[in-house]
Amino acid sequence: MSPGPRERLIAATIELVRERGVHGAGLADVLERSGTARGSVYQHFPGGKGQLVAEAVRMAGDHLEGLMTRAVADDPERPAAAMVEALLDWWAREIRRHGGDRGCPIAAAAVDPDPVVQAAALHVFDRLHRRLTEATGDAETAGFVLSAVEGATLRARVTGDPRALEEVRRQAPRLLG
Amino acid sequence: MSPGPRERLIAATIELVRERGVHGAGLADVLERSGTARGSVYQHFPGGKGQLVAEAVRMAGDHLEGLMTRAVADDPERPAAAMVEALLDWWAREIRRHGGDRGCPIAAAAVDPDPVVQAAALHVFDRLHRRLTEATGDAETAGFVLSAVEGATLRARVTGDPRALEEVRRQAPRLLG
DNA sequence: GCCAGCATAGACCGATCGGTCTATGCTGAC
DNA sequence: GTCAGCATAGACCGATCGGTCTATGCTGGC
Repeated sequence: MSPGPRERLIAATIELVRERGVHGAGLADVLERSGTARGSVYQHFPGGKGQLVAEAVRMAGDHLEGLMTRAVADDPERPAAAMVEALLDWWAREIRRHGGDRGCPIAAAAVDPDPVVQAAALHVFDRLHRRLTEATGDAETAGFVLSAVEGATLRARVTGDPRALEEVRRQAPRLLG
Repeated sequence: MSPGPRERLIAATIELVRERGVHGAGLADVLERSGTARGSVYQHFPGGKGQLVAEAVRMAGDHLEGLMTRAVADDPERPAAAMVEALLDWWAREIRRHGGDRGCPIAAAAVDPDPVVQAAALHVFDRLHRRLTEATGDAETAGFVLSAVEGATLRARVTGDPRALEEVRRQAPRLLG
């Protein structure tokens, strides 16, 4: 089964938001990259671009949460550290592969003025924070580490270098341990 | 002396980038809010909107660096902690005052595709990181804390609540101490 | 075989984008 | 007094924006 227009739209939107931000990702680009007709956008996302971006951001959040779930399944003895390392390793690989060409879609959404888009970013942050809190048992430490991970993705993107992510990966155990 | 067009343009650009992101801050909005003629943009910023935004981001970085400088002058015994607390207190006050209406302009710049704008974000991050490193003597800890501060501004913006900033303020001493 | 429903292709809309241009002040140096 | 230089006001440009529309296939259920 090749993916339908809905899936292709979301995948292309995630890519373009990561590359150019929410405002910078025009519908024309999304349509071209996804190979989708304009009408299909409003078929699946009646709310237009805002809803499309919001669902793309939530889907990107699902991916990050999936990384955490798999990590804790592989290493149930130290769930919090495993989750954080999984996130940071994935981001570091992205930066090594694509340099500064792609950033975090959640950060891009958080900076956008559209309330629907910002709500999606808030939703993802909340889910990641809840997951980390379950593992640490300490919401405040979980929040601190989540902030550090998110900030590191920003800094790694503008430097085109995974160093900021590696810093957090080495320092986080001092808090989680 | 009332500020000239250059200063008004930069001030309005900082505000609008914080509210709407780089792409979302249109020149028409900037001109209206600054009370400036269109031609003055290209008089002072021949590179157009990209250069204007880049200089606005650098100016916002100057402000953050100024907070750090004053903080360490007031409390020279613990320079690193004083700097970090000054940044976080300023951000928390912004969120308490304006809720989620205004974010960090450096984060907005970091998410933009324009290389000139991204370079300005990189420049500010580097300066803040250098300042913190001088105070801690440890570039890696400085980087971690800077990432946490930046990530917390993102999370505080989408929640409209300074809690994420307060978390970092309480937890950072565990690394800086 | 028919038809409802989705996919596609693309024209079209008003609005807005960043950028360039001209015209008219105003002001300070000389 | 003159004039260079910046500020202002606003028309104007082509390009692009998100959104709506029509027309034409294609396909799966009945």
